[in-house]
Amino acid sequence: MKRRPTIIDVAKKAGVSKTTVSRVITGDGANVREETIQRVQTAIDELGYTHNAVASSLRTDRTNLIMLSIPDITNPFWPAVARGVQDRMEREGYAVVFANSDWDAQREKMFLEMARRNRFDAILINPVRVNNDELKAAHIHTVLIGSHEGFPDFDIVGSNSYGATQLALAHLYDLGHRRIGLIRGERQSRPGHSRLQSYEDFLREKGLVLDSSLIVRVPFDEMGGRQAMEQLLSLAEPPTAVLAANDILAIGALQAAHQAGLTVPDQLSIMGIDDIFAASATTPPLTTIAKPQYEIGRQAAEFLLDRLGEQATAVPRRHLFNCTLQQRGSTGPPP
Amino acid sequence: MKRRPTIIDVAKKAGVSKTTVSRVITGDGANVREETIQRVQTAIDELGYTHNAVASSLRTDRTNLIMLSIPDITNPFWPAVARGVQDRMEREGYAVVFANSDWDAQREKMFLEMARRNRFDAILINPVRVNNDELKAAHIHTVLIGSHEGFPDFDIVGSNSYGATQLALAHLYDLGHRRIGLIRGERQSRPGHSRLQSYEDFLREKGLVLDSSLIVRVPFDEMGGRQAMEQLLSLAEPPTAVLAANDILAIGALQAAHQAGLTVPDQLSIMGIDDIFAASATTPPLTTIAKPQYEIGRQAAEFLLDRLGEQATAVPRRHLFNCTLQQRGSTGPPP
DNA sequence: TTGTAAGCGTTATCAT
DNA sequence: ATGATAACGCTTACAA
Repeated sequence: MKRRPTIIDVAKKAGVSKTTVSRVITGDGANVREETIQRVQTAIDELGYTHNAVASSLRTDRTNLIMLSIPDITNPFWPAVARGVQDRMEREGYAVVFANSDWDAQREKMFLEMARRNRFDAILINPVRVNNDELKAAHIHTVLIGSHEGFPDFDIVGSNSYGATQLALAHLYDLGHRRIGLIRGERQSRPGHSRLQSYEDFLREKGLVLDSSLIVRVPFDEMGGRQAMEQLLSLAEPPTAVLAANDILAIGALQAAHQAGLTVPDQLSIMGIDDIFAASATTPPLTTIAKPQYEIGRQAAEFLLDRLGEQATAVPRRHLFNCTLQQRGSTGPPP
Repeated sequence: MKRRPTIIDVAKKAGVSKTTVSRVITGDGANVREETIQRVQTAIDELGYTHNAVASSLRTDRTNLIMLSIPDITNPFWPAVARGVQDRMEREGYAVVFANSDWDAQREKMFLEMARRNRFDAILINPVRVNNDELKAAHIHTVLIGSHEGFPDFDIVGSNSYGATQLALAHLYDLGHRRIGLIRGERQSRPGHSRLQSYEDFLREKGLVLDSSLIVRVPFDEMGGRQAMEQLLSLAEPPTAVLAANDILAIGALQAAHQAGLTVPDQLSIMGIDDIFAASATTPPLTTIAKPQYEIGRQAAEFLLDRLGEQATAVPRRHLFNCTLQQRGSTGPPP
């Protein structure tokens, strides 16, 4: 019989009521004599008592648990965002755990269900397949990160994907490129769309022809980037520059270009979007569009804290960070 | 007043007792008439009832939550392991969440504390700083992944780091290399040690001189790998081959070699350990020592399930997978 | 400043 | 096959 000690055991040992013990534990020490606090504290130590957060949650209806749901934990973009989230939330006493759906819609749903049943206080999510109504039906505080189309009912923090794409294309255009390839990710449907839209708008505005063979859609990983590049290079008339929807894809594309014996940027320019850490570490270092990852995370946490506090019913807000050109070595004039 | 419906509400609506509702919910339908199940089910649907896992956990002392605690979520090695863990644990009804400590000892501790207070059923951990006694004091089912020194009280799943290093060095030695550099990670103290030990033993056995300037210790990321390589190349007499403690470091080293204008493997051989996905995607593709990542995860889950079941008190076991040489394009004879 | 007692929403025990 | 009732360990009015 080695039951875990409870506040009752502590109370007995300290010769007080469990109410007092509870007061000490919750840091509600305002109304407890200093000496009593000490007595309780030593009782806690001697018994090796651990606060049972489950019981506490049942009573308070708060768990202080936040879920960060993302599709691809291997993309360094997310850990960078997570740091911003964690630094802010942990300061307020929340713990942030990751749920990695691995681009699997069913797993995403499962995690959502889990967060709801276990009464997580909130979730931050970059959605794979889940939509506005499903999130609403979950009845859990939610802030979206990244995606910003089709979610009218939620706070959203992200970056201006449309603007980022314009920025990238303008850079390549200014260098003299007129035949620009686009590598899109297969999964992340929403921002992908806004990038495609931006691409088409840009070409139209500049009076360039829209050649659909220059647009390739591949899985959202390095391998996808390689495949896409190979496909583009096999074209009768390959592009002189390629914009990838994120840095991971761009790095894959860069590798494929190397393997094909091309010199970057002399024979081919390649750009990414995100400015993940690895972008500065490729050869040549990758020109990309920088997104303020840490800041995105911090702002998302800020929105969440509002929801968890007074502003629970405020109208949905959105904060889209502007992106900036990070010019490095992978872009130059066309050959 | 929009309280969440409870089983009591469901019971009322269905005209049964809450006990019966509970029976239906827990799938303990054995002793409930089919027709009753239906009535309860429709009541649940109509009310939009959600099971309160917190209340359930308080009663049953089980949460069905597992924590996977790792130091560096950006290393693709871990997501691969996680897949093995998840596939197995989810089948048994457990949900697995990630805790990313970012190499931060304090954060690791915080997550551990969280798992304990919230009565997570178990944790799988690749420890950063936490030691055997601290884990034991947490009184929570624990299986270690990766590290296997100094944890006598726990089940451990990992790979034979010592053997992996021997395998790698033998490969380089057989190719003719006699001056072999070693890039170690700064943080992960334990396996790093066994690699160093293995390195020293190998040199001794082969009668090679141990030149400490050939051993470099750097942060466990691509940037670290680059720095290490630069340092090794700046030596008066640089190595003809370099073994990195993992693929991330090796990839960084490869990039630095490229940047220095060296051709791999003609002028310099580079090897990694792990065989993460990206290893096959570099130029040239990386020769490395393959660890069965998914299998490691699966075996860890297997151990855990034993602990959660009958075998709770079994003597600590360890399963070290053997590693295999994955010969690709980054190694060749010395110039 | 401290204590009493009533929940929080389940599940487990024991009847029926 | 179903129900009444007592926990589970904590927080929080309300009382003293």
